[in-house]
Amino acid sequence: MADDDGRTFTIGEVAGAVGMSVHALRFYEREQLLVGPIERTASGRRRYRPVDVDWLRVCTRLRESGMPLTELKRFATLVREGPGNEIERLSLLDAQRERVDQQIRALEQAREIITWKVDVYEQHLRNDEAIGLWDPTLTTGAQP
Amino acid sequence: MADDDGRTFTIGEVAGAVGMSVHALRFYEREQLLVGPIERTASGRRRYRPVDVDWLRVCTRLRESGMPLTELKRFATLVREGPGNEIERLSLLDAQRERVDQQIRALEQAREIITWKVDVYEQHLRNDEAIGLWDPTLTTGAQP
DNA sequence: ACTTGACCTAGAGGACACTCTAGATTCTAG
DNA sequence: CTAGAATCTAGAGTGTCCTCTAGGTCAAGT
Repeated sequence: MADDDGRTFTIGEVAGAVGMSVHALRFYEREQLLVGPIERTASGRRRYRPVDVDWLRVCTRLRESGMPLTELKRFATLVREGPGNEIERLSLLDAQRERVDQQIRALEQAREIITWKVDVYEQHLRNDEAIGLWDPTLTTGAQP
Repeated sequence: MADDDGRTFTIGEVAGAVGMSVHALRFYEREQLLVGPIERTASGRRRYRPVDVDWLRVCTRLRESGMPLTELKRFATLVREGPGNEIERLSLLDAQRERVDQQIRALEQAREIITWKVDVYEQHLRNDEAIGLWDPTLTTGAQP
C-alpha cells in the first residue's frame, strides 16, 4: 500500500494543486460533492489526504467536461455508498461521455465557421478591396 | 441580388429557425447583439430579414463555442461600424478559435479519464469481483 | 511577543445568460 | 365577428456556480 502514506495537505495547498480556489473547495464540501469527510486538525483546519486530492482532480475534469454539480453530487454519493451500485455509476459516466462527444462535435463545427470567417477577413485584408463582399452576415453562398 | 429577396420572418419563425426562444431574441436585440436594427411592421412587430437570420445563426455558433455575450457584442459593434476595423474583427475571431482549440483539448482529456473509468467499471462488472480495486478515487497507477 | 498570513463559519453577493410576468395589442382562422 | 394565438414592453426572477464579507481563531517567522 504505497497509496495512503500519511501525507496531508492544507486547503491552500490543495487549491493550488487542483486549480480551484479555497472558497470553491469549502463550497464543494458543503455541497456534499466530496466522497469522504475531510479530516480536521485539533484546531478545526482541514487536512486533505492524497485520496481527497485525487478525487478533486477527477471532479475538475468532470466539471471541465460540462458535468453539472448535481450530477457530480450524484456520482459522489454513489461512490460514498460503496460497492453495489456500479451499474448506475457506469451509466452516469457513459452519459457524460456521450455529452462530451456531442460537445466536441459542436465545437468542431463552430471552429469551422470561425476559421472560414477568419479566412474571409484575411483574404480581405490581403486584397484591400471594398467590393461589398465583407458583410460578415453573409453566410450563404449567394454573392453578387 | 438573389440575396435580399423581400422575404421576412416573424420572431416566432426566427426562433424556430435558429433554435432560440423569442425571449432570447428580444433579449439579444435589447443587448445590442444584433448588427442591424430589426425592422418593424406598422403595428410594431419585428420583421426579420434573411440577413438577420444569418447573423443569428452565426451568433448561436459563436455562443456554442463559448464566446461570452460581451465579446459577441463587441463583434456585433465592429460589424455595425462597417469597414475599417477588420483587423480587430480578425483578432477577435482568432482568439475565439484559440479558445475553441483549448476547449477541444480539455474535452478530449476529460473524455479519456471518463473512458478509463468506464472501462474500470465494465471490467469490474464482468469479473464480479470485490477485491478493493473499485474505489473510483484511485486514479494513480498504484494498485495492490 | 508580535505581526502577518492562512484558516474558520454562515451567509450574502455577483456574474452570466437567459426566462418569465403582467397587462396590453394585434393578427389569424373559423 | 370572435376566440385564441402571437406579439409587444419594461422589468423582475431564476438557475448555476462560485466568490466575497465579516468577524473571528490559529500558526509561523523574527
